[in-house]
Amino acid sequence: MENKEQINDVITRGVENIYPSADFLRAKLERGEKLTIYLGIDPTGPTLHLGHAIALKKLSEFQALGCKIIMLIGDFTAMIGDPTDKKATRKQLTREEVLNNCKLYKKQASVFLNFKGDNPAELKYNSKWLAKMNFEDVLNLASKMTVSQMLERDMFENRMKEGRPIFLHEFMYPLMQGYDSVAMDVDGEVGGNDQTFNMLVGRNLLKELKNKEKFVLTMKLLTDNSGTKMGKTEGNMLSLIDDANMMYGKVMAWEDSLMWNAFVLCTNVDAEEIEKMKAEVSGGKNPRDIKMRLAYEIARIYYGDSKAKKAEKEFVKTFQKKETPDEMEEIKVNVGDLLADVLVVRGFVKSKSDFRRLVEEGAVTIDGEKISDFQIKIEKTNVVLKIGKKRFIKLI
RNA sequence: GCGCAGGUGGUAGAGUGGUCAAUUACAACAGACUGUAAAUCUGUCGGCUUCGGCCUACGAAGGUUCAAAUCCUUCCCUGCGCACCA
Repeated sequence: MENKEQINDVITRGVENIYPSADFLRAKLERGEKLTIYLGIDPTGPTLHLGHAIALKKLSEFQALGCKIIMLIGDFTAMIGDPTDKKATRKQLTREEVLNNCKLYKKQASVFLNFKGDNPAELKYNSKWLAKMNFEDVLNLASKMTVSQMLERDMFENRMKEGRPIFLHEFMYPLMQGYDSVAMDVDGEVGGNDQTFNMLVGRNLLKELKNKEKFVLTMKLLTDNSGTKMGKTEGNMLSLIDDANMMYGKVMAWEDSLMWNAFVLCTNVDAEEIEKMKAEVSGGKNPRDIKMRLAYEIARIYYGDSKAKKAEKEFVKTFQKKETPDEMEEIKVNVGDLLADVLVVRGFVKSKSDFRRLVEEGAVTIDGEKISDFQIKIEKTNVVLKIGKKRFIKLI
């Protein structure tokens, strides 16, 4: 009985859509089938972010139901890179970098997934099968999809309309990702709503090649109520290696409208309680206080109760009472060094010009004293440098 | 292969010989106001600078000119149309 509730929660909370249907998946889970489910991650950087966390959290719920979980690293795709992806201008990663990233991923993911015990989550790499494919294999795969099926994807459709280029190899990415499902012979896949197309390609391929009905569960993305604006969130995207204070602060900087989705997607607070809080806010309660709860709940998942509470205190102290925080980054400096140089080298500011502008705008203080000379030299150590509202640096 | 239209800063998109480090919008950053929210207002938004300037940048390489994002040549790339269609 309780199990049914648990299952219901798994297939509804934060879920955008389930293919072929929610009932299809429900029935399987209720029968107690040990499903194999995976999440694909592209190892483009050393950290996972909140978007990954949302999916990982869902996977952990499946793991708790006894499902077999695979975290798939798209090392093959990452190493090939995507030359048309100008935005990312991501450099091609070497084998070592990818492997190193993956190690870090496992650590970060283990907040949610259990990689040990009798039902351990498994880490796999798609280069294992994709790197081996020859042209014939690829053609065979490509023959399973038509061009118009590919063009259904919004991104392609839009570019087509706007007369912007679509390169042939771009059609291969969904195929490659789709083939992962086939190679691992999975029962289902979990991913963000933005990955729907790729995941469905995998579903088609699995049906074609193995006559298997793979389910696809898409998670809601963290957006505001209108569902459109991710806006500022990008910059405030939590990285899973942010420290507790940073996480707490970033959440507080989110738009209020993000809050409710965030509670559902990123915390364990149950639905009833969320509703209660919503009612409080419409009853006139300051949304800030609810957001503080959110920030606390999120920090708690990664750092535990006491550190989350500490982050909260730190936040109140620093930003509500405008005092200097207890902990901040410390950098070693020498008296007489040009402050601007030190900051550029350490990456706190982009360039000397950048620093000059900040000084001119009155954004830089040392021990609370606004400085006006951007060519200031370091006069003494053990002082607190503040740039803008959030950058605190201790010079030692 | 031929023809036409294009390639500009993080993005979109002006500019077609000097007044262009490049209008404008968005994003970003900072200041004011706040709840490190939103909205609003103001400022900044290539690098270096002895604050006089200097250097690097408008697809790439050459050239014309006192002077080029802007003109010419070649090349590369994109879209569209025509041709090709085994």
